[in-house]
Amino acid sequence: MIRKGSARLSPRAVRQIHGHLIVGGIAAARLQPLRELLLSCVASFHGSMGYARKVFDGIPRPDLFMHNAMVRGYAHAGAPADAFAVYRRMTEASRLRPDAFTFCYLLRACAGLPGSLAGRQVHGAVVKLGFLKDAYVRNALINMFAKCGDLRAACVLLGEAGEADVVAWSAVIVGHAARGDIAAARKMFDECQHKDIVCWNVMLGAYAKHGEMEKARELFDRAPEKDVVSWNTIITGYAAQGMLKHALEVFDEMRIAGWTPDEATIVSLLSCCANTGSLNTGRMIHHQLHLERRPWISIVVGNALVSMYAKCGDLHTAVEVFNTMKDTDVWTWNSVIGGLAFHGQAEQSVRFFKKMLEKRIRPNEISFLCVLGACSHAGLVEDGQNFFYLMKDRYGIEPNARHYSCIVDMLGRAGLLDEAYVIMSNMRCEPSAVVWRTLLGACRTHGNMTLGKLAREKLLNMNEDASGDYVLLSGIYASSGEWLGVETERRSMDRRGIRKAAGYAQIDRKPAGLSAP
DNA sequence: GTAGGGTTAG
Repeated sequence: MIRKGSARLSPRAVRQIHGHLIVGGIAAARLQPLRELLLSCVASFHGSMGYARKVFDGIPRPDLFMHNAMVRGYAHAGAPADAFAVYRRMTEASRLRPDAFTFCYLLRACAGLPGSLAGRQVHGAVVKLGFLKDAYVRNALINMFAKCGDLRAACVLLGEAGEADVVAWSAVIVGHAARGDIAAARKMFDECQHKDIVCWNVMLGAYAKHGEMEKARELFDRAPEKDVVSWNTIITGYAAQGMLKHALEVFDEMRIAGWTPDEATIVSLLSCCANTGSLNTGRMIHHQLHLERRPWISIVVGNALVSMYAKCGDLHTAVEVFNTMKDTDVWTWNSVIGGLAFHGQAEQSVRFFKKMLEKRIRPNEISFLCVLGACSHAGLVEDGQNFFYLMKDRYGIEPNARHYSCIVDMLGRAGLLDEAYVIMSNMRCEPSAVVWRTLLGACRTHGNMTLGKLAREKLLNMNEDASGDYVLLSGIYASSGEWLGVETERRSMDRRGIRKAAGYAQIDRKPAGLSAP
């Protein structure tokens, strides 16, 4: 729940402190430190900046430290606009002078934003207020420019740094690699004078992310020292390419060399098992977690397990793991709901979705996509319609093209063509070809020529996208009266789509080779 | 406080 390096308070303790602050009766001298503790802790919770905001807004005159905690929180939460809003408030309304910490957090918030406009503005403020001398701030600037793809600016700062340190070099190496310029990254790596383990790992990661595993392995073998991250970088590199056997070999090698795999190792391997349908290997990894006396399953590992079982079609075990998890989040629920929906257990899927709402887990657009898919497959029209409106009205989620195609498909199958058309007419954006095609197919099935003709007209007029060939085909079939042709083609598309999503063909029956622990 | 691995759902 709490990020590395932050104050270690349980969520319950936090709420208690907050309660005391609200109720009052605390001596003024103790008030400020308590507020600071609470805020710095609360702002480091995963994804709960809403709560931090409440605490922050309840503080009469927040000081520099408190503003910084908020900027840091928003930076971690990936909310640059909010981070800047706090910055503006502290400099304008509160008339506080930002310090080096402020800029480090602010620069982290805008690292990676497309273009470096926001970052350049911070750069200006850094220069104006004389913080360019600060090594942390300068490196944060270099990192920001490198992450934004402005390697020129990053290199200028690196040059100005004089005795440049390895942190700045590593940041620029990552920047080159992120733009796909592995050669430039390697050149810098070779030129770097004081390489440390992170620097080596950065270069390893550059090769691994680009699938150059031979080079990654070669560098790995030459590295003067290794840590868990080095091992994970290699394992993840293989895993990301679906090279499960290679990943497992390195995994074995790692343990033989006396290293203990961590969560990242396990999650990488499980995700590879899920993507390659290697159910038995996934089971063995799961089993080993128990053998290694790690019966506690964190939410991330739990989610990876649930997802692996669900994707491999073992819904029974997916639900079993789900039931043993202490904490669940929207990812856990979506894995189960989606897994059930796509493996023909629609009623169960809907049941889980309803349970999720009862448990006050806020569904997102993926949750609705999964459950609408379930309703569509099982013909649960009433549930489907309710969920569709719930999504818009209760949760404020604007349906996207996929949601529409689910609901139109569902109504179409049930013969409720007019209802489907009404929903399409109320779409905020133009219905996509997929949606019109779905309606067309349903019109054919239920013999609704009026709407069918309309759908055909629409399809013929939207041949500008990649589905143009197919659209034209539908049009030809439809216009020549061969309704059957439209439906046949649509069905074959559906079949291809479903096969790809379920991945049945790839699910193995034997482990891909995992040595005994 | 600056640089590295994993994040699972369609």
